[in-house]
Amino acid sequence: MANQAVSRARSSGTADRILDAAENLFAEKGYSATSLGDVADRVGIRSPSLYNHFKNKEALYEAVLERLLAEFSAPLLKLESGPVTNERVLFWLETIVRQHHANPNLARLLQHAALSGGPHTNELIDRLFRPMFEPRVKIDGEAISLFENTGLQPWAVMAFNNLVMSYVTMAPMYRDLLGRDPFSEEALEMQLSLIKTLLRAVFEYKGS
Amino acid sequence: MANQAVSRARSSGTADRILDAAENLFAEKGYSATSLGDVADRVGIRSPSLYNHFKNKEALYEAVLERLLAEFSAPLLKLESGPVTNERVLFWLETIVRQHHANPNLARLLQHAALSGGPHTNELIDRLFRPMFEPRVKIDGEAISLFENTGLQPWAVMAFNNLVMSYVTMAPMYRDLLGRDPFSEEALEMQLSLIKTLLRAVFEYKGS
DNA sequence: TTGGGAGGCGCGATTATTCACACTGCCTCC
DNA sequence: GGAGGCAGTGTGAATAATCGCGCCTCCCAA
Repeated sequence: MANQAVSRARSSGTADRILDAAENLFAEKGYSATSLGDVADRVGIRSPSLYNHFKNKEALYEAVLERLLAEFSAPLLKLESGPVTNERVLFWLETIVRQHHANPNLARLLQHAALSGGPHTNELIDRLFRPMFEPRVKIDGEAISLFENTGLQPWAVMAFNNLVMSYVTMAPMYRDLLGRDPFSEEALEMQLSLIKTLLRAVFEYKGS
Repeated sequence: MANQAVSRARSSGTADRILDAAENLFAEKGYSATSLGDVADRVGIRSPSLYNHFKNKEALYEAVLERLLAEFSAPLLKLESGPVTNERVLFWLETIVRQHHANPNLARLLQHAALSGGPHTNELIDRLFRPMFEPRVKIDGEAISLFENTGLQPWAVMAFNNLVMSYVTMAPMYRDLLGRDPFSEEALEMQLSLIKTLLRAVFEYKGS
């Protein structure tokens, strides 16, 4: 599977280069199947040198997660900062789709975690998804959960997250079958168009 | 992640018990992270004894795939045996959803393959999905691809496969968040209802 | 009696991790 | 300004655990 590797232009410090390599490898192979030797090879150093920057394999994994979580938490915070209208949910969804296209590694890591577990899986899930389902205190003091007043059921929220993330985790598989690159610009627009159509269908779906 | 393990009532021969254990482990951890020691432990034998039944790890993996492919190929063959109308596609989709609920292992294995590769990945993809996209020769000799005359674009076919399979691969993650068992009977009905609604939306979507 | 299927033993490779050591740049003190 | 210390970063070697897998032995049922 030729999964695209994300190449960041971040600061060129060794620690960051290790994080980049580890992120791509963890996302591709999962936690336990990723060897520190592989990570070190990609950085161009020997594996004991990794220990100058991270306490151990698990700490490296944590650091990778932390960086990704920070990157991907922004859009939801932005959505939460205002009224949750249909249009703003639509905009939020589009932002997320673009974000996962730009860096598929969070989706891949999360999929590995959902399948096999691994360190800090529960924490990862909580920090990513709890805010979407948890009742929050609004300005008027009334506790509501996000999306509730758009008519979206938690089921649908889940389904759309799956749709967005599985595009990233499964699409490479369809490369040959579809005859085009799932990470191309046209493919992105196609997916956005399809997802928006579906979302509008769900806005009118009152469940069960 | 407490992924449900499929327990089959198949013939109680050692080879079958090995296949059952291996299927669950490969589905959970993926090919390389699954150790033959784990498989043997579940069967209740020592790992060298596995070699009395399978040539090596890869052959065991092949056998697991083969059994799953046989199990999951049936519905599509049935759909192909008649005219591809909207109603029959709907029925086919429902069958597939129920099938993945009953045994989530194929979806999980496929997801691992899509993420990390592994032996025979291309063959696996081909045998599962090629029939859906490949032009076939119909009775009147005209070459059409399945679904073409329902207005479904390959994109949508892909999206729905993702939706069905990612429910199985990701749902365990939502167990706490949703507050109910994603593999319960009610959850299955809920997912079917949502998916059918979406499919009807797609039937009217002509894509851009 | 025979042979399929189980276990014991162990080789060679890989893994995460530790350790002793070398080099580099920088600060400080004589 | 040179000497010395020190923190940071790299290396190769070594260790203990685990892995896939081959070899050989033993047992039990047909």
